[in-house]
Amino acid sequence: MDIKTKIGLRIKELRTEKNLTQEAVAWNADVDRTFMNHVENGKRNVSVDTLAKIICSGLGMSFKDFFNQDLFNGKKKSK
Amino acid sequence: MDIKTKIGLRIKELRTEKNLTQEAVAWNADVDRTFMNHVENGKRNVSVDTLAKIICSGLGMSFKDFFNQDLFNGKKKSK
DNA sequence: CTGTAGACTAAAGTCGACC
DNA sequence: TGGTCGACTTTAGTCTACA
Repeated sequence: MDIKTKIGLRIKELRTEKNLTQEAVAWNADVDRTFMNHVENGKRNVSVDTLAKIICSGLGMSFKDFFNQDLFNGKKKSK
Repeated sequence: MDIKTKIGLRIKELRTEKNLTQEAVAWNADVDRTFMNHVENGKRNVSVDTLAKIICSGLGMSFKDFFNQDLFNGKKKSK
């Protein structure tokens, strides 16, 4: 699976968990709403700078916690 | 500290640890040598796609392990 | 509220050269 | 080997608009 897709899934997971809209996260992260949408669907190759804004400012968490999930563990999938 | 700087430091740390040159990592990651240099010095806002190539193909490790370090733990650490 | 699309401009990423 | 400097092509990221 593509890294962009994984990041998108992770963002959506965390976002819905916090009951936030794409617009809200985009606003907090100070990025465009349409771009936020593209990133969440793995359609855009976001830069680390923008990703940091989305993760830290938008979702309120650290890079370490964001990537500390099985999704980013290497290759194989669950099990 | 800037996220780009942190990533650069982490890359240099892992690279020297494995006794690899910037050229070697750039070659394995299939990115330009000059760009590799810029990223390591936190001078360029690398995209996740390229960063994935550098981390996975270039350094041979996972995103999870790359970011699983105190540097990316959120707030400051001095002290 | 989400997903796409077109048009735009800032910057990512490549390449060759030099110190 | 590592760092910088143009010059160049591609794309990230913004904005308006519509389903």
